[in-house]
Amino acid sequence: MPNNHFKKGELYSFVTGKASIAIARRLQKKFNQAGLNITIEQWSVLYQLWKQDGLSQQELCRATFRDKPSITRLVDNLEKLQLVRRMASSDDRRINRICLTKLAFKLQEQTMLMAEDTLNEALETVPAEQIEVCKSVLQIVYDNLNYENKNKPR
Amino acid sequence: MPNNHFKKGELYSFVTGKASIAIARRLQKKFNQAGLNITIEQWSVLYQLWKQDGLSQQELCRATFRDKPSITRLVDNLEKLQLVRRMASSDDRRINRICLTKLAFKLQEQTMLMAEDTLNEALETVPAEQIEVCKSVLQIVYDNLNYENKNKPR
DNA sequence: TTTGAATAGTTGTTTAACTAACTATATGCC
DNA sequence: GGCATATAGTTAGTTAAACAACTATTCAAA
Repeated sequence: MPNNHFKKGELYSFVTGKASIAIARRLQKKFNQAGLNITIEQWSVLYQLWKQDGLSQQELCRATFRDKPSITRLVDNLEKLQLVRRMASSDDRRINRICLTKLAFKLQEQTMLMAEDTLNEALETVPAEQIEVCKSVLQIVYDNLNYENKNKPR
Repeated sequence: MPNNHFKKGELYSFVTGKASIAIARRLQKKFNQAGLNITIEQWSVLYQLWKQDGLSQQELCRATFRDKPSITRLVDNLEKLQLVRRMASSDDRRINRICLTKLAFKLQEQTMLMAEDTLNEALETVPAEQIEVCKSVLQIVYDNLNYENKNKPR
């Protein structure tokens, strides 16, 4: 049963996600100022590959909450920038393993610091326990709405 | 002074705003299923005009956190759909007042119900006080990062 | 072994975001 | 009045997201 505690006037900022837009824009600005020629979306793919190199495109879909065409184009653009390479898998020839280049590994430390700075700026003055509450609420929202899409991450 | 309580592994979901993406996708799906031929972005502009009709494009920029070109195109597309009309202001001929059509007023009740349903689905099982904390944290994040842009909403 | 379904990935099309460069109108100062 | 500056909006170009339709490979069952 819905818990109807939401008022119309408050809908907007939740739907638009203005806070995450602000974070993304600030981080993008830091990239630009540092002369880094990558987008936030490209960075979000690299971020997953830094955690684990050689993911398939399908695995990148799940990890980044994007659909297959989006990942195809992002990998296209990352390949153009010489940051990743598609390596055909020998076990299963349908699969491309996406592998980081040396250039991409060099980006990791620099951009991670920028991302951490951005989050620290965003969360200055916010008590740690409130951040925990916020994180768990956002996770629940995501889980509540995405359950049906789990196996076809569109 | 930054309060360094953020760990690398947690960066991603904040930056991407996956929760608001999930909300937007669910709401878009409801629009599609109801045969409504509008996008979430278009709806977010209509939402502001339902609150106050006749806003200028500049005011829509501030209200929806978008830049001027984005609003130009959204208004273009809303005009094509016969949902708004640009009315040249007589006081200041630089300004377009964006006015809702009868068709747009008809959409209001239906889509607002869908938006409320979506939020209720998203926030089922979340206690009201946690929602309040989350809202305030997201507002602080936005304010922390957008202060410098207040007068040029890019 | 062949057929049909599922999976991995690509392509085409529309809508939108961001930047930069642009036009037109208004305002303020000399 | 004339000129610089600010403001409102548009246009052009690149990147990305969502959806539908497509190809190629794998796998399972008759």
